Amino acid sequence: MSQWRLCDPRLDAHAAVVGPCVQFSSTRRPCHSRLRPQCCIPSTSAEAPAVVTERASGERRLGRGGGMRRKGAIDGAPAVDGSVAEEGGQGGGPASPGSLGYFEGAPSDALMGMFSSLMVEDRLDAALEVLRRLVQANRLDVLGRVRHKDFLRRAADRKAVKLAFRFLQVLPREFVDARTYNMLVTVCVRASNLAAALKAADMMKSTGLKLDVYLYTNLIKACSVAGDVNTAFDLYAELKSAGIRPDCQVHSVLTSTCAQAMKNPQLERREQLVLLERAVHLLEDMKNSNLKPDTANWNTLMGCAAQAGQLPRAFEMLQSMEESGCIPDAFTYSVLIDACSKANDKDAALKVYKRALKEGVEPTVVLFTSAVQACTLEGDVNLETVLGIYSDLGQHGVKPDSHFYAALIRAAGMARNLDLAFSLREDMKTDHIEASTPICSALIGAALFNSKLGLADSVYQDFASRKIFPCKRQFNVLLTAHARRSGLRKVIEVMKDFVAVPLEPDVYTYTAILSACQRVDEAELAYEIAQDMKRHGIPWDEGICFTMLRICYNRLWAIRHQGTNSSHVHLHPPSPEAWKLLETLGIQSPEVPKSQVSSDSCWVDRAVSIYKDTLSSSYTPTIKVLDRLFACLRIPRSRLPEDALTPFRMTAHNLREVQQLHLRQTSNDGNALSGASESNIFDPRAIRIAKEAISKRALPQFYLDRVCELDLRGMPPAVAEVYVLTLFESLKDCYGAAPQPHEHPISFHLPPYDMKDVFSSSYRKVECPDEAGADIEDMPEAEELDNDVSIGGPGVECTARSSTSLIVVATLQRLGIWYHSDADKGRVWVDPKDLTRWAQAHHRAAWTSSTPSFMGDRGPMGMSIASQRRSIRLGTIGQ
DNA sequence: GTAGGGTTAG
Repeated sequence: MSQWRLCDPRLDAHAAVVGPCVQFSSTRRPCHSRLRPQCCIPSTSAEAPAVVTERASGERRLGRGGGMRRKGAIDGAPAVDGSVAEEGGQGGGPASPGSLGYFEGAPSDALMGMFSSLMVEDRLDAALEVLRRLVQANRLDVLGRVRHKDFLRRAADRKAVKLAFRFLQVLPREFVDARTYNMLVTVCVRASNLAAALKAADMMKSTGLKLDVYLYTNLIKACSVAGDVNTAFDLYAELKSAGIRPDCQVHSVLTSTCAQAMKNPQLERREQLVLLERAVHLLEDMKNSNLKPDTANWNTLMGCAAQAGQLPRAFEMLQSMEESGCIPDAFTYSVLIDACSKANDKDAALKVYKRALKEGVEPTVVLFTSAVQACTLEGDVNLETVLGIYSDLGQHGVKPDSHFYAALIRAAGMARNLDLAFSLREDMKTDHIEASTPICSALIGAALFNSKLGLADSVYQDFASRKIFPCKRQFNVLLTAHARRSGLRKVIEVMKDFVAVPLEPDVYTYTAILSACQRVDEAELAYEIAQDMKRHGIPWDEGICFTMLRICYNRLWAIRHQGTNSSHVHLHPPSPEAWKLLETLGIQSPEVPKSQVSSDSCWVDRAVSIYKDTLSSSYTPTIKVLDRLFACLRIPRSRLPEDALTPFRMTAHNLREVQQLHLRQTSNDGNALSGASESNIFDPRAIRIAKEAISKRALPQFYLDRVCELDLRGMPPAVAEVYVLTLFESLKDCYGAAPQPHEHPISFHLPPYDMKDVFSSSYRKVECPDEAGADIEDMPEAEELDNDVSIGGPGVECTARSSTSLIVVATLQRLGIWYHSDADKGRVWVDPKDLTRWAQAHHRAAWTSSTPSFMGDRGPMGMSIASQRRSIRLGTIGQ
């Protein structure tokens, strides 16, 4: 028995190494006793560098009270520094507990106790130092007894990859085997660090140890966490080629990797289905190697079907599973409930839940959580059902957790019962569930769902004061709400916390920020931030593209409507808030603005490049985006000769002006002329973009070699206009290539309209700035456009519905095309003979003169404008 | 007293 063991041996051992700590529980008191001078070893900086390293590596202590312990650790740094050991060894007395002599002479139990105490204290740095000492002192007897699991589990909890690696490096090789390496890989998995996991495997190989099925399982798990399905399958192949027999567990991890990878929102549908098939194939693989899939195998496979949105397939798998004699468990039912939820089938989800209870599976809290989540699928949440599940949970003796409460709070919020949502906090207290990120997110979500931004903000402040923040998604929702209603200042305030958490802004974060910029007309700032997204490798999606196009459009509108003919607008200097936002986002030395002048063509070019950059990330444009883009590309009325806009009055003189305008606008575009047309009041790039959109199926395909019926009812006016222009441009090209009579009519299906309005300047009404208060969600969807949604500014009686029709008719008139119409039915059509005449006239004009004669005072058929107009009217009346 | 790896979650 050691001479200094005067009281609790564990306490003594602890104190001997770490010195007095500031934090002690009632049973563990600091040992300052003068009777035990060996306890009061001098503080050295032995651990301090380790602390710094650990912090620098980004590994954070996650355990409760970690901060306090850390403080204690610094105050009472262990005396395991070499120099101290030398001093302690001098004087001939008993070796000091910090000295090498002590490590050489102390009983094995005492040294083990010292190590164990440090484990209890979660002081991994100090424990590593002790290990180093043990190695120096050649205490193989103690080293052979060190529990690797104790250290590495704690390292995993703290995601402390570097510490875990150091642990393996310190331990003599003879004490390290595959199991230790496997636990090292577990630490990497917990830290989501695939590279480190693979490095651990390499390290293991280099020491001559062979990877086994456990290690491969864990490595594949690391791939799963990292979403790297290809490396996972490579490892699986490597395992088989190494002659290792795979088992059920490695298969379930691999299957789960497929399911995890399917969650990647960037993944195309086709790729998702390929992953599902790969997972199904694994089941075959198992059968071929005489492995009987177990419940976990089936569960993960069903998870894949669920992720792929194949609910019937998931149920088929359940049937196969049961037929094979596998008994479904709580996992099975949770997966199926989630599968139903993904398929938006609440009733099916609740049926599965009831079945799970009836079958009497050992319930888990996740089962009940999934059931509550299923209840929130539809807008009208049935609180009775939700509370029934809450009561089921209690009756089954399952302890709720924070995810379960978060689901309840969300459900109550969606049922518009905020009192219930917030009163659940009391239940949480009873269940000793601490405030956490899911709870914070759920409360903020519930408040925002009920349009209570003030309440959401106060919840946010309350949690933030305790250093608890919502999850990224909820952060984004809150930012979006602030962007809409609170302005840039609040967005900046929240973003400061966001980056401090730290969280990486994603595309939704940027969408909210840009939308805030749009509202306060910070176009240059928005453009700078959007460029920063690119630098961060975040591709522009629909939302970003739409918001940026609105910003471009509004800037163009401002430039074009400032009352002069200038195509430039003078900018105000960037606001202090703008600088603050850039600083928060870490955008360094922004070039905002490069000049104090912003030009029309600059914003048109930006609109086009934003659209093109978005397209490059395999994005199919939507009508909404095309609408904003074409609005940017429309040459402003104020910049066109007045006559050019009036049907039948476009003169050769005006025409030239329009063409010159095109040239000016697209002087930096080599193909400027190819798209320019006398009939085009759009930037020539509009037609090329429309053609590309048609080839991408974003706009309907048209045919010139058969009857062509086009339904334009869902198109906003600008899109319809460009679309019609594109159609006739193609017709012209087609005829030019092989002059032949057209045999088939072209007909348009449009919203009903009033003939009276056709000759008023209808399209002027679509030229108005995007409202500051409008947002992407506020924009009418294509199908909604049928419902007379007002798109004009205040006092403008203009509906999307009729303006689309009017603009199509006006475009035909401007082109000089003879059409027939039935306004009440929304039908407009052009006969084949008129198509041929129009194309012939164009063809002739193109050959004879650069100034087409038919656009003069006489119509394409040599008919006077007045008589042509009459014919059109007659055609209408005749229906 | 070196003792490993699996499936769910807004």
